[in-house]
Amino acid sequence: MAPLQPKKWAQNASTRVAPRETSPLVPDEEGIFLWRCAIVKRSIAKELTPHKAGQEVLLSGWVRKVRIVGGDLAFLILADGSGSAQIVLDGGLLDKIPPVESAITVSGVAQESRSREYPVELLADQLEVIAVADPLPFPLNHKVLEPGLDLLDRYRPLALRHPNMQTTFRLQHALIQHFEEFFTGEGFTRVTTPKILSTGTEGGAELFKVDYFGQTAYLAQSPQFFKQMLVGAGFERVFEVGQVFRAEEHRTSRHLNEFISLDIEMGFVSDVNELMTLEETFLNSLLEALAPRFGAKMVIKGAQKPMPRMALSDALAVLEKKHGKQSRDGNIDPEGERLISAWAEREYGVPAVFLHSYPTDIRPFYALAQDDDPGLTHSFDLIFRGQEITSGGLRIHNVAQLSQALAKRRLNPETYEFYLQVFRYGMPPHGGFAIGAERLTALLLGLNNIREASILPIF
RNA sequence: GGAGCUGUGGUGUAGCGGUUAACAUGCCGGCCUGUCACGCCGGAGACCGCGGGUUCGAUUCCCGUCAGCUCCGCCA
Repeated sequence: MAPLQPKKWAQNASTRVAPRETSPLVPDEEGIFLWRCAIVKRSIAKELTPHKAGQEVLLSGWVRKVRIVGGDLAFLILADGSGSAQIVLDGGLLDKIPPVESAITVSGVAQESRSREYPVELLADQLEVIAVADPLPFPLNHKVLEPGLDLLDRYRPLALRHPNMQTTFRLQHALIQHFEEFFTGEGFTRVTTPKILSTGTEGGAELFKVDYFGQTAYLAQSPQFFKQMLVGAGFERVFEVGQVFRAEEHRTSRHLNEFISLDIEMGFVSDVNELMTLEETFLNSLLEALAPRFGAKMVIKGAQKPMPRMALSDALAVLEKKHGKQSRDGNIDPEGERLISAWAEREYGVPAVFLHSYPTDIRPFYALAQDDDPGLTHSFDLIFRGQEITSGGLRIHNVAQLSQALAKRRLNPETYEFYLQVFRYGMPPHGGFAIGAERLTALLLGLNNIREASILPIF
């Protein structure tokens, strides 16, 4: 496809129009912005409100549904990026109706409607077919998408036209936007760190190898080291929204090999509770922010009560006492996560629980050990609706201690030299956490498979 | 890396050792002037994933294979 030619674009400048004066700078009651830079003649489905009645309107979009109720009368539901509108067609226009999902432009006069769903409709006097759609591989205008995920993935761009899919990714957008705004408001600076790395980071086995001009490079499995470095670099508080890559062949309903990690890291924090409080505050503000637009679709609505915090060992004790469940390796397994989450909901009325004080040997080397019990760390996971959506904690900031931790795991300090550098120049106590964006999206909406919350799951 | 389950028109499902392989939806044709899961009538569309075996006979039972799904390990 040829790139847009600047010259041509400039030549067409006369056909471009200024933003409409009437367009608000704030979103409407559903949180959707009207498009300020839309071409002047075109309206969007969302704008078809009672004040448009009687006016000439032009809409463009996709034919979502056609209901022919008589030889000379049909209703057409037209969807565009803003929503959908009902178009009334009569006379010869019926013959011009293309297959569903074709792109069309219709114009006519807006009028009040007797429809239960659309207070205002467009009585069409012109219909232009822009692009005809092939027959669909599956029904797209049903309330729920019927095909299995593999087929939906194969036809992802088409499947994404379904309102449920649209909702998922508009919610995900709102979620990420809220993350950015919340932490910006807390004094965090947004950063973007490298994803192509010359050396493995935390472990090594689960990294994707890539060829970097003949050299072996790796895709970042987390921005962990970089965000710590940037905290020490003087930004003090940083966040990142970015993809991370895990080369694990775990094909489950809650794992992706490439996912969006919502990372934060902050300096001058020496109580892990501050991190948990920060996350809890964020999550509750997120639920508040999403409720007006997505409440109807969300499994959890509105802010939650305080989320209980308990040591991992206490959680394991509860599981053993209540469910006779024995931990094999001192860690909680997925079934245990579901059980402890349900337990928290029963006991505290909130489907979330912070588990902290994980043993040192099941956390990364940089996890800060507790003073009174070096076998435990100042770390935590957040279990939300039965799934681990966050991992976080305080990190070792003393360079000698960090070198020791590396040595203990038989990791080569030379490999970590660039990471260690900042620790020699006054590294403050610090910590942070990461939230899996797709997991959170899926859990909020009650989706069965995380792939439903990944917009283009190619693999 | 390990375990289990599934594979039937485009899609979603039913079914059975011998069936014209069923239903819904989608698609095509006809009818219908206020639908909103529109309705009514008619039609096309499946060698039942693939290969082998058992059997008089396999879509059905067995083995293999491929694909998909679910779970475990690991993680967010």
